[in-house]
Amino acid sequence: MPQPAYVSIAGEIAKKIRTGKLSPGTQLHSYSEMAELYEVSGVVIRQAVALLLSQGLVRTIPRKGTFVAERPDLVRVSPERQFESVEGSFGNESDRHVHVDREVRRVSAGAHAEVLGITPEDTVVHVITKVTEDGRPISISDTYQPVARLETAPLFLEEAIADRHPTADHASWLGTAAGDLVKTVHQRFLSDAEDVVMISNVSYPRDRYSAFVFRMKLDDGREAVTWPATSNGKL
Amino acid sequence: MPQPAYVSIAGEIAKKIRTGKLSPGTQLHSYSEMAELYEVSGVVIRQAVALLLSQGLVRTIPRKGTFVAERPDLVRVSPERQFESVEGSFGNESDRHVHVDREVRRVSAGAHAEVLGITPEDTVVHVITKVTEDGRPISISDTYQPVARLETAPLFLEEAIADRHPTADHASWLGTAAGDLVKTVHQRFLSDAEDVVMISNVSYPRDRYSAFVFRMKLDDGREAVTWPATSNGKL
DNA sequence: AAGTGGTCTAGACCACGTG
DNA sequence: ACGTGGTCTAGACCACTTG
Repeated sequence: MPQPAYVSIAGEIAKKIRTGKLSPGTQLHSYSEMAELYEVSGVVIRQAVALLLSQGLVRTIPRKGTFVAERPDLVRVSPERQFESVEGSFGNESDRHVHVDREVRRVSAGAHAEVLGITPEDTVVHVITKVTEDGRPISISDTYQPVARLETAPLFLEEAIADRHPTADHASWLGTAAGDLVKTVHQRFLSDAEDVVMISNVSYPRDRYSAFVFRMKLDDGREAVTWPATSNGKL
Repeated sequence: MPQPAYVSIAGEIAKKIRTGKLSPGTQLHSYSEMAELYEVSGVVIRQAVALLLSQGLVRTIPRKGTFVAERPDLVRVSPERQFESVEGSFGNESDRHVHVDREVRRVSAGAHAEVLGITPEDTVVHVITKVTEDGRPISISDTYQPVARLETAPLFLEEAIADRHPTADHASWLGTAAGDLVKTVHQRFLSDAEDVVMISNVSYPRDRYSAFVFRMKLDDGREAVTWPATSNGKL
């Protein structure tokens, strides 16, 4: 077996959800039913469901059952996700139905020079990544990285999330109608010295994700925290 | 036992990490050692470590061990600094007339009970905050906090951002047309034990901010764990 | 050779919702 | 009374790293 059973099982279910074969609110089989169905022990099923839960695809209600979540949220609970390979993020759903196409070329910076803090004539590595699932486009991204900074490790990532009109290339590949908005994530990878090491513009079909979820640690003991319940905001 | 063993165990370790008793890179006990230490089976330890992993507090390296991770800080830099009071974030823009209106009342949890993990009859503090600038609405938020958790300090904040149809109250105050979308931020403040301490739903006029910008710290490209850990670094 | 995390088996009891 | 998800026990084998 190339991959763990619980990953395969989760992927199988995830695919049904994303392709719409299982619509939101649908109740899944019980743990014991699944265990029998997939011929594994209960622990494995629980691992699989835990994976689906972490991806926001299902939710469980104690003593009732497991249900398909309303809409998959794009979860960015941890910055490590940004370095996850696309294959890693989607790979467990693939019966080779997820396809990643990558083009790498070296071009001059042109219009991206200003953001990158270089001159338009400088050479950058331009990577175009296209992801399809069952032939339908999931995402497309353009990444630009100056060759002079190929060895510079990024330390910070800034993400700007918005519904925007896509570039012509993104629109045509995603197959959106003219004037349609898409969810975009503009990323700026910064080095220690606040220099922009790399930029990346990602587009998603607008209806694929209902929200972007972030999780952050709070500074405890800081008076600055808005704490409406108490009179002076002190924790 | 009030809470599951794996939660207690994870909490115990999490506390040591957050208080600095365990510094980044420190190697934790092995699964089997922990199982013996806490007098539970291996599965429970694995559940506990899985919880810590999902919180980004530790990271595991196969065939090597479990290590305290660098806690990546996720900081939202706009459109509003969540860590400052509303007055603080707008107050020093002296040339504008920013007004903050706050209503505080105690109500029963009702529909918000489920998210907060309480019963609908439980009492919550409901705070409505309205911000105007030069008389124009900037934002409106509803905050709900169970009275039983007024003293519980939140340690984590999860935010889901999306364009959504606002509640009737939000729509009427923001003055949006029926059917219009607004930018929403749904916040869940979590305590150490992963309990929801407070929720907050914020709406902004859709055209006020073009994007939400997040800034987060990345691990550097190497293995994030300082390796090898010091010989006596175990717990 | 010993130990690690990753995966898995084959059971079990509990509190609670549903019929 | 039965089924549910949640939790837990007490083992096991694997691929691999370390000493």
